[in-house]
Amino acid sequence: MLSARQIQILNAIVDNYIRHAEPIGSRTISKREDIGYSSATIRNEMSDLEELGFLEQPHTSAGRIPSQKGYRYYVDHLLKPTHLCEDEMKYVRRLFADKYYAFEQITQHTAAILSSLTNYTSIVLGHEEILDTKLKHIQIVPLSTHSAVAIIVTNTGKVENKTIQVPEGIPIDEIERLVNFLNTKLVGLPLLEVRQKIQNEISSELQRLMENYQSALLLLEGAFRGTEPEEKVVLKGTTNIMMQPEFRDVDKIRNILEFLDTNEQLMKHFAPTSNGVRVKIGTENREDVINSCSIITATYHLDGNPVGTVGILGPTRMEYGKAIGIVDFLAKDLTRILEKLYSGG
Amino acid sequence: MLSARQIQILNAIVDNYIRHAEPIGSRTISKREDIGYSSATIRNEMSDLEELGFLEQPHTSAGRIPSQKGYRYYVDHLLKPTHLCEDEMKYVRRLFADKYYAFEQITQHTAAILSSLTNYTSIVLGHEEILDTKLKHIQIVPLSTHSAVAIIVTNTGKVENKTIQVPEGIPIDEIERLVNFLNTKLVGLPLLEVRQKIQNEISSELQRLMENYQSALLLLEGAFRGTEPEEKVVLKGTTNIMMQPEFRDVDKIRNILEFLDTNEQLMKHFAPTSNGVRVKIGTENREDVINSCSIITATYHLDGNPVGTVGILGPTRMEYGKAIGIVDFLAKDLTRILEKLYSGG
DNA sequence: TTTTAGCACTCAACTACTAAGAGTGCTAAC
DNA sequence: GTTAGCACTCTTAGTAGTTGAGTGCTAAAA
Repeated sequence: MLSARQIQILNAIVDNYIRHAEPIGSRTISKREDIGYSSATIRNEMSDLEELGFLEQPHTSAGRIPSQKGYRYYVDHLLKPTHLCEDEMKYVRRLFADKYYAFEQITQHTAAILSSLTNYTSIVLGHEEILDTKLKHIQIVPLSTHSAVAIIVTNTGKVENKTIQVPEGIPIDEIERLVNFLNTKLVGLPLLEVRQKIQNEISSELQRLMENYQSALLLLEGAFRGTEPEEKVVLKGTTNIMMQPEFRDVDKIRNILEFLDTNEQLMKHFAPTSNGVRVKIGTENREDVINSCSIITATYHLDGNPVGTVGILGPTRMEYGKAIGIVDFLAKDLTRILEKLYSGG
Repeated sequence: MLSARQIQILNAIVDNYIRHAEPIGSRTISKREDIGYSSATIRNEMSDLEELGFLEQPHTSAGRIPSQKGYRYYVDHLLKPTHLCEDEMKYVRRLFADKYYAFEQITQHTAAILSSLTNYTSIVLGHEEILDTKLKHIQIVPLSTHSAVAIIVTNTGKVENKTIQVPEGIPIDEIERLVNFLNTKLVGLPLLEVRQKIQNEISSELQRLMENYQSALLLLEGAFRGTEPEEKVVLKGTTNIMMQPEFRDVDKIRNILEFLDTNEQLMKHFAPTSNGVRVKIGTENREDVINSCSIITATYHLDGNPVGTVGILGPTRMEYGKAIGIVDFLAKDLTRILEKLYSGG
């Protein structure tokens, strides 16, 4: 539907605006060596492109800037994703080489890399899909007569710990017996199942095993409460947004940072859904505070199942080509690392 | 050295400026009902106070604002620390009542309370003084043939965990034996000593106990590396600073937020030193980025020993009275809670 | 039919100037 | 010692005028 020339011009405008953050006039475009038309011709095409909704004008005597639809077209049809250069690849690989990290450290590192390579705010979600997380070990360590730490280790290397209150009438050696019993019964099961078993089977078996099984059950409930699949959010480079000329406004920045602080909000935008890289531009994010931002996400996997999301948040005027390349690469690399560390483990 | 009237005027100016963030003129002061002098008299006194270095003038035809020396005098001599009102006390107490939290959660909560009560940025340092942290339990859980999770629990309820690489040639049941051996030998000792013992005694005993004790030692070193007393920094309300009229500048804000992101920097300013509340105003902080900020800190304790610091960072134009009251209260309350939970434990 | 040169028009951004207002410092009178 | 009065300073807000980038339209050229 767009003519070849229109596409060429749209591409030039988006490119230019992404680089310089300023409206582009017809003369600027006509002067580019890859375009052999006069400013008047460009002007006509620009007028058409605006009518079609791909461009907009801040005011009459200004140049044009891409509209959201313009960015969308650019991302869908014109973009050539940039691959990481040698140095960048090395930089990423070096950070993960030779070392065995816990899941959380990996996400931390990934977020740091992502924001330093892109200069946008990076977000990594450790969405530990409970179906694939199996109990590896459980431990209850008494601290004093009335408090203890419950520790739950999963096959993904995640360690959950919780300080819990010890109900009256459970002596310390009873706890040890309880823990041994649990480890023989529950290790290897998915966490979801573990919680169910405690409610049913374990409950009755416990009755035979221990005197005050009521209290013991209370203890266990405390230990597992709040271990429901909690998604850890890692944010890095939040100050990067302030470098963008379109965010030189304190209130805009405050709104965005406050938005980033409320994890629940972020979840929605970063839920792992489909494969590949997703790009959400402006109001596609359905959130007023970030309607002049774009979000690029990709899902990473373990044993073929989605585990979490990596992504970046930047202005709609984003270097999409480079950003998509980097997010894609990191999601894949993260999958590779997880497979290596935890697959089948 | 300052006359009663000068003190009265200085007090009025600092008070006023803290409230309204605008230079105060002689007429404004003379109109206050507690001051019975004409603007001309005030003017003379203000001129003297400026000469003495307590006030400064943004420009000739503006009013006066307190200088750093002025704030210092105000804090040292004029201030009446505000006590928390009933509602605030209840708010704090309710959050900590009836629940047993792990050390980290407590610091998180404290920071949240601090920033919401003061509307400044709050910082809580979990300075776990190693001398008082004793090993409560150690556990190594194998994840796969070549990776494992090492878990160290201390008497303060802190759980450190680390994913480590398992050297070649250590079968799983050997690890179990190793852990049991360590628990009998090391539990109850201060962490510092634990690390020394592994280097010396344990090393030789291990030699008798296990075949490839070399590898086992490697494993242990991996587990304890990086468990050196690491101070966790909890920050809340970082966006509060943007509400202050003197920080409506994106670059200033970026600098401050970047400063807050580098934990190492913060440590210096929050090292627990003396007792009581400390107030550092402007350049007293010896750090360019925050030379228009003040920091108020107080140290909290366990068994009489300093454990960490709570504090806030705000503009030099800070509500010192209220802020000092709140920081003081929270440091004391935190001490109270820690004693209750972990003392002697 | 497509492209381009030319021209009138628009509008933000910058500059220069003015007026208003808040506040000071000094002097002289109380 | 205190205060009224006044000239002076300096910021802020507002108003014109100017500039320049950019457009839209028309008519001529290709």
